[in-house]
Amino acid sequence: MLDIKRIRKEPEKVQELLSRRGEISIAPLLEADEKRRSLISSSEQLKAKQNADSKQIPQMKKQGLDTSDLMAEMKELSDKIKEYDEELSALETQISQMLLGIPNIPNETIPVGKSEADNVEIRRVGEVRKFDFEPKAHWDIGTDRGILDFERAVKIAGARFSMFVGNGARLERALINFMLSLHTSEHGYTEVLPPLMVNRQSMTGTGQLPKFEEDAFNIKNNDYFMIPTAEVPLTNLFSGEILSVGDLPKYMTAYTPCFRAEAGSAGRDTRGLIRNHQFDKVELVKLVHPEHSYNELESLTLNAEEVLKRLNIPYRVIVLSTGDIGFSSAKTYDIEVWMPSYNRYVEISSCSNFEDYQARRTNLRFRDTDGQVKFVHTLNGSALAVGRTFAALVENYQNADGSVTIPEVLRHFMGNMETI
RNA sequence: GGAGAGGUAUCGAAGUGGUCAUAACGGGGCUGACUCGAAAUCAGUUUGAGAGCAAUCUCACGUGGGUUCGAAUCCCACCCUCUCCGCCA
Repeated sequence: MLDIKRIRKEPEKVQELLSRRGEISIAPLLEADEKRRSLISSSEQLKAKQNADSKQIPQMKKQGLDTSDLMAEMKELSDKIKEYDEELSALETQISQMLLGIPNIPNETIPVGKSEADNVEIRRVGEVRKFDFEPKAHWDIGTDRGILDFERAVKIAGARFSMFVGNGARLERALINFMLSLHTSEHGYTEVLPPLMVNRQSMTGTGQLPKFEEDAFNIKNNDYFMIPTAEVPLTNLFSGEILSVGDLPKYMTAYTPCFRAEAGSAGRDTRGLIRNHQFDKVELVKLVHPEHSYNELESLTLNAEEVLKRLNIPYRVIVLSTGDIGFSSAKTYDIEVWMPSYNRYVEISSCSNFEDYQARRTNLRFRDTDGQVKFVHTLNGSALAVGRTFAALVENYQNADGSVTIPEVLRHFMGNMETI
């Protein structure tokens, strides 16, 4: 949620920056805001009078005076206040809906563009492997090796579900353990195992709702949502609280399954592990002092990259343009891993600085050294999407005989197994 | 799921229609005095949001409605916590 005071203070600038994302107009918001303030001032004047006059009633009664004239007058006043307040609350609902529907202001330095075509590559790490045989896609390797079972997953659940079996399940678990160990013991994150279902308020806090409800799985009988990412529970952990400045920065990591309806992606990435309704992810979330959030974004991205460096799988980092960046984000780096079956780099992580956008929605604040209460900055990134890491791993580490070599760093999580 | 109790600041807690909501009383925190220093003691201080150039005003007693001139207090719905019972990995 944007700061209405900032919008009021520098409307041209806010409008210019938002326009880099597409067609967004703050004019109706400004108009409603002006009306709101005038209603507030009218209503509050009457309330001040009401409060003052009401104090007289008990005193008059004590003196045995008749209060019926005054009470009749007060009834009129009270009715008028009610009218104003009804109008005001309708307007405020409208304003808050408008605010919830406006995306974050993009950072001024990110590339301006219309789509993913305008993203800019920052760096490339690792050599793309040249195969001396025809490499197979992970869905074929997985099925051939008996470590993935797509058909039966579809039978028991439906399209866009997959299943890890035997050494496949073990490899997935090894990847999760490897990532969590790295982030907790070397990068300073605290591990959290949060609820996998959250309420509507949490989903609104991080920005999935109200605009993107169709993307989420909603448990109808009690209005819970299956989390689409651990970002939702983790970023909301301290919602409504005022942290002390010494509590910052907070680094949290979580492994969770993630659930996405994938509405609107029919026909895309239909094979394999790339786009499923349920997938595993290790997430990093940071709550930081506003002054440091951009440095924290750099280090968070490096923390995520470290997973691929140690697995020795080639990747690149891109900065998203204003046309491709997520709704709540001010700046996002995507990490893309080399996927032989796609013959290109495929997104495996998205690391974003949300500045105070989510903190405003979740009301997550801290008391700064100057005694002022301020909103924290929130960041998160996948580190990594485990299913896609699995896919990249088996494709990049496949051998001519159909086996898959297990990267060194994973072996001790796999009972020292060397190949699958 | 059933029965009961409860939700007021940083914590415990009083207030049961106005004259006590920044909110009694107690604890904690912070500041100061005393002290070589600390403890103890004493004094002071300790919510957030909104409107306004400002003086100042308004709002918030789990949440949302209602009754009333006026609601922490009365009524309705919902959420959460605790105790007992039932069910359960």
